[in-house]
Amino acid sequence: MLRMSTLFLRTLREDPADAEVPSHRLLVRAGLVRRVAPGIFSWLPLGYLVYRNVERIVREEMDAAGFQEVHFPALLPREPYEVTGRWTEYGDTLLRLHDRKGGDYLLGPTHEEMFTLLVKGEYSSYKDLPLVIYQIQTKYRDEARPRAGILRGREFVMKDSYSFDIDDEGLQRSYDRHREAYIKTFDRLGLEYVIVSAMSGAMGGSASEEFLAPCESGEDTFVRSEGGYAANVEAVVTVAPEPIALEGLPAAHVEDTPDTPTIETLVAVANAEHPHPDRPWTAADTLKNVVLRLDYPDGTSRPLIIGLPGDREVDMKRLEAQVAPAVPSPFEEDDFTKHPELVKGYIGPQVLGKESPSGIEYLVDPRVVPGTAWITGANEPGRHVFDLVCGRDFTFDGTIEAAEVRDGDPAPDGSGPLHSARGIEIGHIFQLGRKYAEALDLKVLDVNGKSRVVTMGSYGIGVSRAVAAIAEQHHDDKGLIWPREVAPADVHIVATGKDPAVFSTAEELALALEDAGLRVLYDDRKASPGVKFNDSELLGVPTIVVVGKRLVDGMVEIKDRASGQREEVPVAAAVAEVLKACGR
RNA sequence: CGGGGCGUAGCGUAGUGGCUAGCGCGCUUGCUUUGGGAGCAAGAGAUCGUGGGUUCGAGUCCCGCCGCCCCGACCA
Repeated sequence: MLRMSTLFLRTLREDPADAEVPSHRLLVRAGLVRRVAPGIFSWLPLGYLVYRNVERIVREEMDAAGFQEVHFPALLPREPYEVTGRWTEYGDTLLRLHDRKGGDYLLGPTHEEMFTLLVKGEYSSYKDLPLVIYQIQTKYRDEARPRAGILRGREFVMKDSYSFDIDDEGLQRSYDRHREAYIKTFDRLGLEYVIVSAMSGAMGGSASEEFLAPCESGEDTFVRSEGGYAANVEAVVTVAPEPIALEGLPAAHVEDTPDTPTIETLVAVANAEHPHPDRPWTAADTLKNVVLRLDYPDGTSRPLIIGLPGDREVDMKRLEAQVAPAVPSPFEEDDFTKHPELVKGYIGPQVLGKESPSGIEYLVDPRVVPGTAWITGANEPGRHVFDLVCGRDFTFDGTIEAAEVRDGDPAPDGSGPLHSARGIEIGHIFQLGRKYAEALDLKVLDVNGKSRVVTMGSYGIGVSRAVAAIAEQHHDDKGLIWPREVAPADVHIVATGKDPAVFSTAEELALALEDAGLRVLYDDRKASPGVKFNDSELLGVPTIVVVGKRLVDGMVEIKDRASGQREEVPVAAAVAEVLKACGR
């Protein structure tokens, strides 16, 4: 039993000045965590109880799935990370240190290398596969800007598992097993979450999904529809309209449009001087051609032009995900000088494409389909072409998902309009493929005695982050409201008043409930009722029992923290009623 | 790394060059009080982030440094 008279706990009446998001404010106010340095926190007794419950649930579900737990050091040597290139690739985010001999070490941000090497040292046959091993480990990332308290720290606890399979089918099975285990885990944690497909970019195009806990404080933006579609913004697929038959479409015609270097000025001039027969022109009638430079890791670079409806901006994150490993950057004056055929502000697709004289690759938004007619640059200053029809008057080299996704855009699966939302990444499952196995030479012999590179998956759950995510999703203006399984206790007994009978009854009740198998937090302090009630609401134990003034009538009160509902029950029935309230 | 804000007691804060740095919470002691962060009284607790400068005099003005928070960039 936890007695508040001796519990190491100090709640704060006021919000800490440096806390912004609800989980940070409440975890500090309720005395569950304390900051020791930016992005580094200590867990105090009640907080550590919650943390351990989360960790326990994660571990139970991993074990239930048949995965095996190991434990690596957090302090790691440089060499394995040198081999995979991450010693340098990870950059400043990698927390490095030296031992007394000047040797390079790091505090592990993630452990792909160590797992791969461990398996390499032990296994050498396909008969040993599949294998999944995991650990629950403190990880370190020297974040440029830790923020939001526990949500994004420099030290945090992650469950990371790794699967090892001989072939792609095996990898898919290991991936699916993790997906199932994660669903069970997050359900038990009481987290609302969505599973979004994530871009794995240039990492080989393999499957990757993120588990996001929707909440205001989330750092990841995703979109979802009423009908259940959810995806990372980077992964959203644009719904393309049906192509239009080319017959009978008006012929293209070039018009003078002086001083119209922007879409706004163009639309204004078009409406004033070349009005549409039936309706006003809008930005969506124009085809904007955005010029970019792609820089490749090998040092080469080349231009790329993206054609998209004039009412859309290029979303840099989506673009980067599409062109990786190349890095896009704006086209500079110098670049324009090298390409005199590009007339700044008046670029049109007639001169673009790999097959054209310019040879510049031209990719369009999926909304630009054959038969659509556009107002676009005529490749000379002050002139635009109207009714330029895709597939008749110009061609393109391919499509690209680089345009911004807007609220109201249709979901690709037809499940309704998309709305953007924010979420906390609480889990990520990822088919790594053979990248690490190849780099570290993890091979096994197959049935034919041939050496084959193992294929891997990596799967993470932010354990400490999940505590904060739960707090984000389960609180009100009075404090925390823990889901039962992660709560620091099942029942919080509040004794009010100074009547010795109150305290003796409360004590007996606490002992009886503990005997019945409940985890009991008992407020036996000599504090005023207001203090105790407020603390009980701040701490967020799901069931609260008040033993106080109604005891003279032989009654105690049972409150449900989440709903606020309360009922009075006779003392004699209290144990049974509390057990019922706790779902026992 | 860019932009903005802030460093005064454990926490939250006031203090626009002039007396002994003020208040609330929390803490200690005593008495009273006990169904919504109690009352009275008496206390303890601060090198005002740090180094330098200006001044008769600096928490207050100037410069450097350090640290923290927020937005952005970054983020397996």
